[in-house]
Amino acid sequence: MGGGCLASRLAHYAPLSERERRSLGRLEERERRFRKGALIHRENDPVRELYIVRSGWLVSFVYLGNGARQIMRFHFPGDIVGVSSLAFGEATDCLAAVTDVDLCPLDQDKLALLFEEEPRLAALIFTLTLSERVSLADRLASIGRTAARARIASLLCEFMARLRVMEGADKLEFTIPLTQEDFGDATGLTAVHVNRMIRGLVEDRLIERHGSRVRILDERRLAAEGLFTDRYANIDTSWLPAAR
Amino acid sequence: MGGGCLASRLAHYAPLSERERRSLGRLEERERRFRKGALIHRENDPVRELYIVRSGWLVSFVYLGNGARQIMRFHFPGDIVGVSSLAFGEATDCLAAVTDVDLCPLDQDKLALLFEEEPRLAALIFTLTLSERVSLADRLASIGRTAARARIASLLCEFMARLRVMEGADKLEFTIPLTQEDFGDATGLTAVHVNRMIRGLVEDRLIERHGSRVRILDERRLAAEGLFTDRYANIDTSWLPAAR
DNA sequence: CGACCCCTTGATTAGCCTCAACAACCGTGG
DNA sequence: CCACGGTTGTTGAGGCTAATCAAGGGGTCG
Repeated sequence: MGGGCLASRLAHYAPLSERERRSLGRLEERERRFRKGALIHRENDPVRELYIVRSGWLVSFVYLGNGARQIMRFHFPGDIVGVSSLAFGEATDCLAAVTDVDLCPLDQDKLALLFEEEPRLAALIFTLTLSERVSLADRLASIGRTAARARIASLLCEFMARLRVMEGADKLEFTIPLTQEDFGDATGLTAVHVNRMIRGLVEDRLIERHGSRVRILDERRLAAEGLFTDRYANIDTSWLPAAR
Repeated sequence: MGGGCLASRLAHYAPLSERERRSLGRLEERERRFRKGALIHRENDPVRELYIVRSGWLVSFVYLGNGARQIMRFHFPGDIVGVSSLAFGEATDCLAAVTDVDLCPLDQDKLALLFEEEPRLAALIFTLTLSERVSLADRLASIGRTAARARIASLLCEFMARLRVMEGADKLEFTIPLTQEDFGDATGLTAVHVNRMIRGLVEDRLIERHGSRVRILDERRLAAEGLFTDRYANIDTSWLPAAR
């Protein structure tokens, strides 16, 4: 995904003009690499840049005053991370590398420039963060109002739906580089209970698992159990202003 | 709050130019009133407009396949609602009036125009929706990783913090026009358990309650128990592009 | 080889849900 | 003005889901 993985992500949703591609390309000039497990920033760290994910998995999370951890979101290639820090000038959550990752740092100033010079791209990025908010809302509903097994099913479905946007629609098997504790911190469960739920899904032949390799056997049933609605396949770009 | 309650909300965060105020004023020309309990739109309804809340309380929520309801957010005067529908062309949640409300409908096209002509305002609105995403994330952590009593405490703190932005910082007593079932649907609890928790808070003299009138007796302790961090007092606008 | 992390499984506990009944309140119509 | 039904709040008893506690196994890395 060289030469603009943000561009290729955005192009999934709306055709881009040559000029827009060039503008986006300029955002991704630098590149930074982090090792698996690296902590990129902590909550409340001052932050003056965003990152575009080029490769690898990231996770953002908070530690609560009671010592517990809540994972907000996993970030995949093509995602923009650290956006919410814009609103506060400091990180609202911790950001860590789940695997080795390549990131393109992107100054907040450059985003401001994009708002001035490329309103259509700004609106598109705005739309993208809206769809992330919706999926956060879906997770809220999942955690707030569904049982443990459904939460796991739903999380698996989300991974699949999101990875497909960048990697192709026929994907049924993928590597999830997470511990069961990570699953728990994302779904509001303990690692022990996550383990039992996953084994249940395997036993009922909804999924197969070999180490961190997961294959979906019955996608329909998995989505039904997780009460999952796919928010990633399409987003609406018809409202966007015209390209410049 | 006549003549632009969006303008007065935004002015809380950043000074606005005359030109910007006029632009915003044009967004709020019309006004629509809904009765308490009215359903403004359902999930999946096609939606071509946003609303700026002028007065009253709104609630957005989803019904899950298992019959349960999850409340995503309560909306107060100065809020912009229905924004996430932008990303999908249809409503991602149901929107209902908790009290009688006045709304200013706002065509999506007009927002597109704002992106083209007032990049600074667009960026400011963008920032505002980011801060909403952060508070959604806070609620996720609250529901995912804290006990029932903490969730209620945190929700009360959030109401107070948000109402203060528009109504003044010294406010300690306010009317919450919600049923205990609403509290439950927002926090992932049953109405019965909400009742017990609220009574616990009253008994421990953290709050006082007479009908729907609530007074905070020990704000510090309430925030501590709810693991609440105030995201509403300030947002960072230093990254915004210059005014036109 | 040992240390550590992660997964797995069992036994017990506890927090919250469910069910049920009743009281208080509210708006409505007689 | 009161009677009424419906909604909301309150309280108790019992049950179930998921947490906690605990112990062992497998894999990996130094």
